Amino acid sequence: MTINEDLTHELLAFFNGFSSWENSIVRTSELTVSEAHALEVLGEHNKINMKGLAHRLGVTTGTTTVTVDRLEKKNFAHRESTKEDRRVNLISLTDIGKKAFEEHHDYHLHLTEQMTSVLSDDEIDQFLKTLKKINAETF
Amino acid sequence: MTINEDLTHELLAFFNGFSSWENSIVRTSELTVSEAHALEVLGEHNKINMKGLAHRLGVTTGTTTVTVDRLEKKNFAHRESTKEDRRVNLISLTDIGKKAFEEHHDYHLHLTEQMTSVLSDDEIDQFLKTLKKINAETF
DNA sequence: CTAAAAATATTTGATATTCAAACTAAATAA
DNA sequence: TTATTTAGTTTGAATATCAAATATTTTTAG
Repeated sequence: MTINEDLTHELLAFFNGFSSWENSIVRTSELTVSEAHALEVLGEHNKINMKGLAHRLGVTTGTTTVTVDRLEKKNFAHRESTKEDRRVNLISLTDIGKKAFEEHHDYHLHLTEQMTSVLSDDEIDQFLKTLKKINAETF
Repeated sequence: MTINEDLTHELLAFFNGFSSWENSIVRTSELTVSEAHALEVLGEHNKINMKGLAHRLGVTTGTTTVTVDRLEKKNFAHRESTKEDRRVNLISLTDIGKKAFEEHHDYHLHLTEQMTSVLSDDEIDQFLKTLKKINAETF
């Protein structure tokens, strides 16, 4: 077992764990999985266009159209077309949407706390640094 | 911005990045996303029952039944009931399934290499240690 | 030892998710 | 101005998912 295989194994377990956790959270809420993912992205952007949102979610714009349709129907988000380029729709959260985001985001903050509770301060710092590097360089 | 919020942000970005990457890999293959996830689990177990597989995938057993049905139809996996407990089905990969797993797993190994290419040896060791801790304690 | 309860897996019915490809409308380039 | 590109939506089809109901088998309680 090389370190690369070992790390691959842990990354998969981490991803599956994270994914399972997210599924179980969503099941108890008024959100679907794709809605929750969209909220997570929208909560960190004031306004974002469909293409950008689709890219951040890793799905096609067609899929994103459906997701945003649903968020609009629930009054969580709204579209707004721009004057500069009338093809573009900027998506943002409504007040209700922001509240739903905060609520979901609190679960994430809590999960992070749970993770870091088994780590030393140095480990936490290093973990954050490493994730930042990987996110910037790989994804 | 506390370190907890910062880390939460990076974890989400990491998860989305990983997810997007997986989607794009799967799109170019003969596999669907859920099939690929199931293969990843099955590839690391000789035999696993439906409940265990469902748990590892973070979905219900009903969903897992459908996934395994499809894998069986494609000749990637097969069920085998046990004598000790006749309710239980043990799932394992066929030779074709093992090949599909290896192929998909190679992509993962390659992604891991890409991630570690921006890290020092010490960072890699520490990252692995931290992931192991989190996986063992949190998920 | 039987009847009740629990456990494993499947099926059913409904909704959600996703993609590729076709399409619309607007902006840009030739 | 016309052709091409770009942003987003729609369509049609396949997959993915859950909760609840069911079937079968095993375990537990009386």
